[in-house]
Amino acid sequence: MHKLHHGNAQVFRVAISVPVFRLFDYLPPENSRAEFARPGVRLEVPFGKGNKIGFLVEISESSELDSSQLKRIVRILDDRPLISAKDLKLLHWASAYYHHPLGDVISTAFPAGLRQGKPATVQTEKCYTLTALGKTIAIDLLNRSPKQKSVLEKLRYPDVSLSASERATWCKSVRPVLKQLIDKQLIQIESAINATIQPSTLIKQAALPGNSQQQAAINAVCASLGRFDVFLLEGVTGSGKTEVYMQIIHAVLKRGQQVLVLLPEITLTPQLEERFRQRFAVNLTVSHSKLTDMQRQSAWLVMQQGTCSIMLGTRSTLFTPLKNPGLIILDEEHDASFKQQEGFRFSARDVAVMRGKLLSIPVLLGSATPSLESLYNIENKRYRLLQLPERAGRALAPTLQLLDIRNKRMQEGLSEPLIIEIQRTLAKQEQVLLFLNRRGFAPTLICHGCGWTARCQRCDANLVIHYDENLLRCHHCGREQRMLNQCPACKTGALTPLGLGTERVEKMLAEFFADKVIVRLDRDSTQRKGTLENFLEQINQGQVDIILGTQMLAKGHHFPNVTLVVILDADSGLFSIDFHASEKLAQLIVQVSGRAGRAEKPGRVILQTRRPEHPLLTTLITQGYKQFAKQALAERKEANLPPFSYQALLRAQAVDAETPQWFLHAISQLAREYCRPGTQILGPVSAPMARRAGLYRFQLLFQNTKRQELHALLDWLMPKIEQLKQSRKVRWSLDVDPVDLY
DNA sequence: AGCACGCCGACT
DNA sequence: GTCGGCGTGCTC
Repeated sequence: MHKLHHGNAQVFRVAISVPVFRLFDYLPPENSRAEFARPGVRLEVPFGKGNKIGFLVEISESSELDSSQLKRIVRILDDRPLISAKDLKLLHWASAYYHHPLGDVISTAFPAGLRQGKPATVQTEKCYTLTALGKTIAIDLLNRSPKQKSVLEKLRYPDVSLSASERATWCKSVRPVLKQLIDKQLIQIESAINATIQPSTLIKQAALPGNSQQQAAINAVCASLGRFDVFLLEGVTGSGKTEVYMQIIHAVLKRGQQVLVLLPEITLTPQLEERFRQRFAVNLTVSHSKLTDMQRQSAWLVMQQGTCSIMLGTRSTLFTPLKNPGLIILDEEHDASFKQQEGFRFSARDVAVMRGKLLSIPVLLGSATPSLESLYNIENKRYRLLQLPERAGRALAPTLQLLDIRNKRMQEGLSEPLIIEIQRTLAKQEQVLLFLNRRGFAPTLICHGCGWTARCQRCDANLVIHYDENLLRCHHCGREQRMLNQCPACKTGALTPLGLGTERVEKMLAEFFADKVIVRLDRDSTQRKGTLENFLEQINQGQVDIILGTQMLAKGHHFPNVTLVVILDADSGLFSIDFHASEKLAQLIVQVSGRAGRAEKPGRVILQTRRPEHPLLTTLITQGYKQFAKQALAERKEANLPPFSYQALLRAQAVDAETPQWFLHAISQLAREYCRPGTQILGPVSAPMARRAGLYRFQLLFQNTKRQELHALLDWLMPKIEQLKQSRKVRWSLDVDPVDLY
């Protein structure tokens, strides 16, 4: 350490979003009371050729460099940090745990604008939505006087601490101003105001009386408010999970605290948003990747400033700062989309748990099909299990059955017995849901004459036929080409579509059930904004007879009139090399099954299979998900796989096959030099898809039964990898706790 | 990640 | 003789 010789000289250690693990030291800015700057504030610093925005990490007395080598901070952007010391600590932890540069980790916690140094201002809205007052009333703000605007502002953010009589007085006082403001909407406004003169200022729609298990779950979490605890709420769709969430949220709001609710996908936000808005008379904001940067920044800032009480968002919103943190809910906790798959590869679930610990607040994980990790954490007593009965009210659990399709006559993937079942269901005016996890017309185009198949030039994958668009498309790199009419190899053979996609099944259904309304829900059919919502609306209004779709159907949406659910191909994924595959398949089957039936119309689920004796399927069908999970955990234990061991996967790719292999080989040699034993080093091996988007991909797996030992190795190894010359020639990344080994 | 520096092939 | 290829190394 080089001591500076300027008495109380200060060195500012700054994290900058570059793929480098070290921090950068700077001198304080000129003419600035820099000593008041606290860790977390944004700084503009000279870096390389130009200036960059960085984050102050610490103020130190000394630097490893001579002060003459240090540059001066250009300016300090924030008076005080936009994120709390505890959240900063969380980011430090995440950087260390995922072995990802701190600057980049801190950057992901900030919305794009703030990351680039824009001032921390909330977007001035053109229109206010006065949901806090009852019905949703949009009021145009343009050409309003400042006084009028301030009244609207009050209406929008009503003070929840007001008593009923105070509120009545307040309403009377704002009424005259409102009258001139919005004459034509006055009746609505008045009724909305009247609605708020209720004893409860938080809840507009009454809470449903819960059953005893719901009440037990609510009580358990509420008893932990104000301290750290992790709960796993296990309950299928229709078991009243959302009601439990809402009653717990109510308790948090009453304490004057905020709630962060994370969902795996954007498509799930609108329905939950609607239910929350109907229930709570507090400010609620939604944030996800489809919003503009400014919208996300505004949502981030209102939570940071404490003017909004509930945030609903996807993985990326986990780090949103909370002025008064009260609770983090992470719904569908088993879902793999909570794991970021590039760059800073964090698990929103695991980081949420750590955030809860640092903020001393409870974390509530919810799922109908909990991940094996979470079930293991229940066994360990690290998480607490809250169970809901199968279904709330009179609804019955669906019955599952395997349909052996070996030697059965098939029509585009539908066996004869299945077609009969579909006809029967439709005859009763009930809906049918078909699940096939493959979009497009067919996954393969093969020449009947010579056996040639249409392959992607850049990936080790077949091109998928999309007849609707008259093209062949690679689902891995996105490359497209026109549909072929002639075999490019033999020029004579007939080109035949091989295999089954949703498009193909849809065409078959349209012919076979010509008088029925069929809706296909997959990424291709719902590309345009609002299409999915329209389809869901049509389905729920009973205008649709047959629903056909992919993954998209498995998540969240519920179709009460569906009484028959069909999984067209239950076998795909039974024999994957990735040990996670069976867990994911079981979760998918149960999730899809959960879409069906309600109340007096119980659901049936049929799984078409050629492996009716497969233990995964039989256990799942006859004994349910929990029993499957128990067996799967036993198998993982036997094989010493996660959660009984910990993994980190080092991936490398390059335009040629030799460099990544050579690079990983060098690292595996290095790792073997590490003196502490216990870490298994597997590989380097080719990735399951050896080439993707023109790049050859290899991987090296590290595994240890002790997490600390694994991380000690990684801590030792990472700087060495960074120094390795070959690391410049490949694209490499480390994935801690990988969920996708492909 | 950017960006500059640096040392070897086809051009005015 | 130079323009520019991208290999290598640095950014406080």
